[in-house]
Amino acid sequence: MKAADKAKHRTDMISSALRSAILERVLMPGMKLPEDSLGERFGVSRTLIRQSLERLAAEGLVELRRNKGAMVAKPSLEEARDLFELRTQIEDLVISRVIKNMTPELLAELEAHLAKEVEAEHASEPISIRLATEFHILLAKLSGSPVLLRYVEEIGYRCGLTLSLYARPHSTDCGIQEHRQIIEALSNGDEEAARKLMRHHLTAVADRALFTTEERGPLLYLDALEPYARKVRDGGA
Amino acid sequence: MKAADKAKHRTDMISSALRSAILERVLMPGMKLPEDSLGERFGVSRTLIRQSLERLAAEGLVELRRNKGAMVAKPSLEEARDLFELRTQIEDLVISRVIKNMTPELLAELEAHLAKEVEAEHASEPISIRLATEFHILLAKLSGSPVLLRYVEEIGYRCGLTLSLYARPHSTDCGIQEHRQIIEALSNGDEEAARKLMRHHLTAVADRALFTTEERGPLLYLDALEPYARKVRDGGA
DNA sequence: TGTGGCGAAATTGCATGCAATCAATTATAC
DNA sequence: GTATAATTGATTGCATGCAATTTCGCCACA
Repeated sequence: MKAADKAKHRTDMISSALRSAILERVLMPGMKLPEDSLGERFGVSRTLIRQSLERLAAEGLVELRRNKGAMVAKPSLEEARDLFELRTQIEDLVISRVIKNMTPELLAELEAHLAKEVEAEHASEPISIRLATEFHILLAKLSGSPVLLRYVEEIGYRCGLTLSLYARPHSTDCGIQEHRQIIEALSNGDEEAARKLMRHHLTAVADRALFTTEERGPLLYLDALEPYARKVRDGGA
Repeated sequence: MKAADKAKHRTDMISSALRSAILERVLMPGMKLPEDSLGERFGVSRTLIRQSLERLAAEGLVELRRNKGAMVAKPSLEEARDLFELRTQIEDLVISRVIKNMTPELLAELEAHLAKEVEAEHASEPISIRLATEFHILLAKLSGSPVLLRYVEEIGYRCGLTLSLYARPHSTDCGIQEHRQIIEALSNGDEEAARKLMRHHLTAVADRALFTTEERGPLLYLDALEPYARKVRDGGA
């Protein structure tokens, strides 16, 4: 790997690793993210860590407080609801675009992702949340619009974080079935149905998840980040 | 001003200054933004410049290319259209929220902003574009939702950039009248009408502006940034 | 027991410097 | 004159170090 590619890879990889760790609840909402410690973990200087944290802050996954450092964002319940509502509006557009672009190959991609979701169904909930989020991101990719992809990705990950924080156990269980129905409507070229199903799906996810204001889980140690950081240090992923 | 407040102010101020300069076409799409030069202009080291550029890149106003530096973003026509379409979806939500929150004081704020737009109508087009964008940002503020504000702001500024790039002369002329109509519907508490007017307004702005693929204007020198940079160096706002 | 003050340690903000990379210019060959 | 290679200057990537700020632990006092 050329030095340039390696170094570009590192910053992106650190951001991506942290994003996954946040989505998978290894880094919990409210948890402090000290630059020095992260730098040591990933085997880089604080410069790259600060850059990665800046990016994640721009995405709403991390909060930066002057002189107090970075911590994993803790969205309020209102914020969570607004994010889902906003997402519902955006996914309308995505569906319209995907229907226009639909080919058997694209359909196969969606089916393959759904199979991954089914396979992970009984594994662990954070992984399920991440895969469910990635279903939507795949849809946005298939829309062919970089703009839609950017916002679906960002808002999708932020919704994922709120689910991490607020979701009741098993509140994501029916998501796979709903994804399947959406795929079916897409394959039938039925835009109206697909849009309705998507709207219903997102509303249902939010309704199932956001009834509680109780925050969940203890604050874990940065040690749990080790597998993610090792991948980056090894140049993998 | 305490040292902490001053330093925080600086990074935010640099970002804000650059954003305004981009929106007002002082910094044109495609223009290179060398870190050293900007640092000298603003009287800070490259560290703060890099941070500001990272933020503006996250907002889509600046493109960062590895080893090639930063330049003002040059959105494609497709991207421009997608942004306006996305914005239309989001502003629907904003209108619903603002109607719920509406008070005489909020209405007065909107009217005051409209008066500013009227006053600037024959001044210069870039200022008009900026004020028109800020009308929408004010609406989003009045929605009371930080989430909606964040995305209206970002997408609004990005739409402003595309107008800078693609808009035909006078293509923003009818915008003030349309803003006035929206304010009227809001003051009447007529959500349906307000939403329709907003949709129509944004579609009309895009239609008026985006018919041409011809890019406009010469690349200007960084010297034009001086008034913006001076404000930051002087600690003003 | 609870509160406040102080000093030390930890962390953050950000300037600086060096190596790597790119862009522009000059030299050389055909 | 054109194309290619070499050189030079400009810029970027990013580590490091220092000053400023925050946090933590300890002690004294009511």
